[in-house]
Amino acid sequence: MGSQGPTLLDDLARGSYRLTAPRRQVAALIGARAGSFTAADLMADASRRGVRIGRATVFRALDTFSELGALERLELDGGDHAYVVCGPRSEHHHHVVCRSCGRASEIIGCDLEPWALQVQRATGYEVDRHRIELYGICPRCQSPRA
Amino acid sequence: MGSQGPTLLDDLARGSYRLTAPRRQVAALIGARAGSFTAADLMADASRRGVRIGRATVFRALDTFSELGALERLELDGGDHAYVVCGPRSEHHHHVVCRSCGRASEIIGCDLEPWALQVQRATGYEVDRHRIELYGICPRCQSPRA
DNA sequence: GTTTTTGCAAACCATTTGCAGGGTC
DNA sequence: GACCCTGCAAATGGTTTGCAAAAAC
Repeated sequence: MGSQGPTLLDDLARGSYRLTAPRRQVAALIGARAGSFTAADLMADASRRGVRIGRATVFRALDTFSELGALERLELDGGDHAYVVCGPRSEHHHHVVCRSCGRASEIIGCDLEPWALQVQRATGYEVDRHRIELYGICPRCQSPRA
Repeated sequence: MGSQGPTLLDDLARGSYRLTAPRRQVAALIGARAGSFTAADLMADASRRGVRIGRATVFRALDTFSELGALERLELDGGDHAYVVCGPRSEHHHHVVCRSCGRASEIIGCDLEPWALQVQRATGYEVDRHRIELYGICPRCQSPRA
C-alpha cells in the first residue's frame, strides 16, 4: 500500500522543495500506513524500523505535505492532530475516518452548497469556510472476517 | 445579553453538580459574552472585572458545561479550543461562527442525513458521527455600519 | 460529616523554534 | 557556493493533575 509514496514526492518536486532523505523517509512511512495517523505514529514507525529521524523534521515534513495539499490535517478531540493522505487531485473534498482502524476514505464532490445556502438564508451568515469530518466504521471493520 | 446565564446554572442543577460561587462566576462571564470564546478570554474577562478565579477552575467548569450539553467545544486550527453556548434544547445541531467578531448562531435541524447516506453508499462506511463547523461573516459584520 | 470543588503550582505533551552543521541544487 | 534542511535540545502554551484547604449538601 505504498502507492502514494511517489505522489507525495511528486508534490514535493512540484513546489520548490528539496528532495531530501528525511522527506523521502517520511513519505515512505506514510505510504506504509493504511489510514489516518499522527506524528507520534510516524515517530513510532520510524524507531521500530530503525530509521533515525528528528521529531521536528517529521512535524515539518507533515506541515509541508499539508501545505501542498497532499495531506489533510484533522483536529482530534484532544487537541492534537491526525493526517490523512489526499489523492493526486486537489479538488475540494472531505474524509470519512474509521473509528476502529483509522483508515480513511475521501469523499469527493462535497455536495454541501445547497445546505450552505439554506444556512445562509436562515442565519444571514455569509458562509465561506467549513470543517467537515465524518467518522464511522469502514467496510472492512464491519465484516466479522476482517 | 446575559440571558443564558440562568440556563447554564439550570443545567448544573439538572446534573448532580454543586452550585458553587466559581461556577456561577463562569456562567456569568459566559453570559456576558456575545459569541464564541476561549478559556483565555474568560480568564481575561475575569481579571478585568477583578474576579479572582483559578485557571483550572475555568477549564473544569467549561468541561462540565460541555458535558451537560450547554456548551459546544470547537477545535480551533491551532489546536486550542473555543466554546459556544447551546440553547436550552439539546437537539442535534451545529454552529456558524463569525470569523470577524466570533459571534455564533445555532443551526438546528442538521439536514445531513441524505448526504450521510450518499456517503455511506459510496464508501461503504457506516457513518455515525460527524463534526461540522461553519465559518463565515455574520450579518452584523457584513453591514458597513456595525 | 461526607463528598465535591477550588486553587495553586507543578506536570504534561504535542508542537514549535533557535541555531550550527550538513546536504541539495 | 548559496540556500535550504536537519537535528538536537530548549522553549512554548494550552490544558491537566496532585493535593490540602474550603465549600456545598
